[in-house]
Amino acid sequence: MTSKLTALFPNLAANSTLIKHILEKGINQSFPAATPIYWEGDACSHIAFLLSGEIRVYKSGQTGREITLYEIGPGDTCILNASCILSSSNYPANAVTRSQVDALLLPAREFQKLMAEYAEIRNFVFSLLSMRFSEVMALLEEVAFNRMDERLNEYLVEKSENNLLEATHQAIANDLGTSREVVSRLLKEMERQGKVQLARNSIRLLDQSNLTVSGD
Amino acid sequence: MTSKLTALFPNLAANSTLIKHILEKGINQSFPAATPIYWEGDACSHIAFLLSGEIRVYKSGQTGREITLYEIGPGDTCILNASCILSSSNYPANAVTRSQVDALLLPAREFQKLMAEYAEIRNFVFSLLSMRFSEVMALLEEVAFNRMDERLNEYLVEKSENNLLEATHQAIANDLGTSREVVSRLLKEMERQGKVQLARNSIRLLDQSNLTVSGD
DNA sequence: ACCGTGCTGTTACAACTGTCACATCAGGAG
DNA sequence: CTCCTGATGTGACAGTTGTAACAGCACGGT
Repeated sequence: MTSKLTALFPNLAANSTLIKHILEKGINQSFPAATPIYWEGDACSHIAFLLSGEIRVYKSGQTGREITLYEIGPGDTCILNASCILSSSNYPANAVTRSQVDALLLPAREFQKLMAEYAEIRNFVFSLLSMRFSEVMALLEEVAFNRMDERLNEYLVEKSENNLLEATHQAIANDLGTSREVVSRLLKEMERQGKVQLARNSIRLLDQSNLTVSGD
Repeated sequence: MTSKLTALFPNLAANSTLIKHILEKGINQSFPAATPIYWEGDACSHIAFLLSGEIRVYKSGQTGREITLYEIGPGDTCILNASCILSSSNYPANAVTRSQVDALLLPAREFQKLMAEYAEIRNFVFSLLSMRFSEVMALLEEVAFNRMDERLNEYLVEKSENNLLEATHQAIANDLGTSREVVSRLLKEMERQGKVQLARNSIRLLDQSNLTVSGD
């Protein structure tokens, strides 16, 4: 178990004492797919170091629509945990596991101790928090200024592997902050233009030249 | 000058050695209103502790529209400075002074030293960064799910003092991420409904019951 | 083979937005 | 007072988006 942690968190592993502390105080826990991890407004008691699986962090509006803020994977910390603990505030968003997730949970108090003591974990948390912050600002710009078809295009390019994306229209809508019908409509239009090929639960990108996003 | 810094940054002032260091290495500087402080993509060389005045942090889209992410005032640090320095990345947004600004500038290297050494400044920066992050996430939710009239309503309530807001429609549009015409149109409609009274460069809120935002 | 559930396609429609193109208007500089 | 500039008011319009309301389809389970 030590090996997994050190492999995934090289910046922390640089200090073996720190790793030892984390392992001593941390609790290993698994969550099945689609488990709610926390809700907006909750207080924060632990910080999670992800060993495997993915978590989706999102906001939801009154009408039931959702928008994904960012995702975290192995080697990430759920930075909102850290953020809440360090500013003693509550969660500003929701989080749900996308797949099965294995994580090492560290109690808030222990985390604060380690933050006070070890530069490695401070730097790790700071830079992760900064990165997420930048990402969310970029997302805000997207949402504020770009049309849904452009955003969907970029989404497909980013999310697809080997030009294939396996996801329902509803799931895509929840990531983009729109409704299922809108996604279906736009995808169908892209299919008519020969850009994608649609099937149940799958989208295949065809005409890459039209989809390529400059600057990514 | 010491007194001003300690008065505005009580969390830092708790440690007099820290304050001494900041003053030793910091440079006092004034910026006139409407001075660009940094641009998206710039590298970051200093961190600013605001003594007076206000700075607007915003993103701009291709079409020339802008949206304000948040503002910083006396007692704040431009947290993006810290964020960039600590994650060695570039600015993810733009910043401009709204009024004349007096600030204490601390070189990046000195800031890193102080962050390594003093828990007070770490906690200060962490909690400020966390707060801004929450704010931007809340803003994202707003932009993704609310109509412009609702957002304008909330904006007016938040920004007005004694039910009066002195600003041009263009400035409001730049804060909200829309165009001047849209703001003019919505404001005029609100005036017809008796909610506000418009004049050049000023908006007076009349019917507070209609404007009150729950939860603020 | 049959059913039920969840996913997708589609039509219609009302709102909301962003833009263009002007017309006015207020207030300061000379 | 007169002129200029920046601020506002508006009408027209095309596009985009969100919703509701269904129809049809795919696939797994029995």
